[in-house]
Amino acid sequence: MTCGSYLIDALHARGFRMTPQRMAILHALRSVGGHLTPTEILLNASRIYPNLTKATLYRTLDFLTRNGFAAAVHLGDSRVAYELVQEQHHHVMCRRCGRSLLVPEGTLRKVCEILSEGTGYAVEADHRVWFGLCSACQSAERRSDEKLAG
Amino acid sequence: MTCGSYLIDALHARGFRMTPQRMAILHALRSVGGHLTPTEILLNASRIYPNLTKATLYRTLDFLTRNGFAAAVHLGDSRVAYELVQEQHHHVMCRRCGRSLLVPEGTLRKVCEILSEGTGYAVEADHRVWFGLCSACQSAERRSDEKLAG
DNA sequence: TTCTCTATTGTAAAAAGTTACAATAAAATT
DNA sequence: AATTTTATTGTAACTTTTTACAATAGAGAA
Ligand SMILES: [Mn+2]
Ligand SMILES: [Mn+2]
Ligand SMILES: [Zn+2]
Ligand SMILES: [Zn+2]
Repeated sequence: MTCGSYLIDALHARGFRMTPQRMAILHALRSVGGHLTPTEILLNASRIYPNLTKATLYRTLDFLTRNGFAAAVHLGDSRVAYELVQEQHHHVMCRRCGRSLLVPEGTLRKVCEILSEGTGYAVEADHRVWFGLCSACQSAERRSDEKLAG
Repeated sequence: MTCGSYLIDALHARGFRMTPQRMAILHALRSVGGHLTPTEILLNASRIYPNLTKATLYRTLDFLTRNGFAAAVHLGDSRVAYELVQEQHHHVMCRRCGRSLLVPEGTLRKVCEILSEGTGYAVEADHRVWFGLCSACQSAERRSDEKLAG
């Protein structure tokens, strides 16, 4: 497991500690990759650290998020997923077919600029999923609208 | 309670029904106003309809949201709140002092345009809270940074 | 190594949220 | 008014998430 050394230093620098539980959770996040729900993380991390408790899992996800090592993302309704933080990024997801895409970095930067200009706040990008229609599904919806009207 | 008549028609038009449970929940949302958590809604709606169950509450919030009568919003971590839908809008909230502001309509429209241009998706605004620093707290953070450096 | 300090974890109970299924009650039909 | 239909609710069990508190175990000091 090579998750470790730079994270250990980053934790120690702020007075925190590395533990086998945290290692297992970080390893699950890294090795699976992408967006993982707490239940998925528990399943994967338990293979490395079988006694991992749910309380520790949730506390650790909260800890990692508040300290910038992981990021939460809300997937519609009430589901929350987590991923390791690399750079801040947003996704767009099609609410019809589910296909998703990374928002280009320049686009995201511009979004934050416009929000900051419009409000006077220094707005932070965080980690988000936008919903809408992909171009294929836009055409599909147009066709079915025409059918209804015609 | 004057919540009623136009909503009753809107429901009937789509084959749904108005019930005392839904009335109580809608009344709680309207009379309290702003962002309310499910627990807060249950507390308020129970004063009007004492036997309201949790299952019905959550089902109704989901129903109202999916049909455009209410909107969910994620408040950082994992808390979700609801409010009655008027127009689509976003908020910015200061992560230091908690003060919040409505994002101007033009700003929000521009954000969606930029996201749509940048991704090819027809991105929808939904209902969101952005986090950042208000102008007062930006100055405050600058001052404390200078103190640390100097 | 041993001791001390306290960040972190496990335990167990509570709270929040979800689900399947039978019972209820709006609305339409007779 | 009685009957039928089915959208909606209550019940109860279940899963997920949070919390309080005592026990554990990193990390530094002795
Ligand atoms: Mn992501
Ligand atoms: Mn709002
Ligand atoms: Zn699509
Ligand atoms: Zn502020």
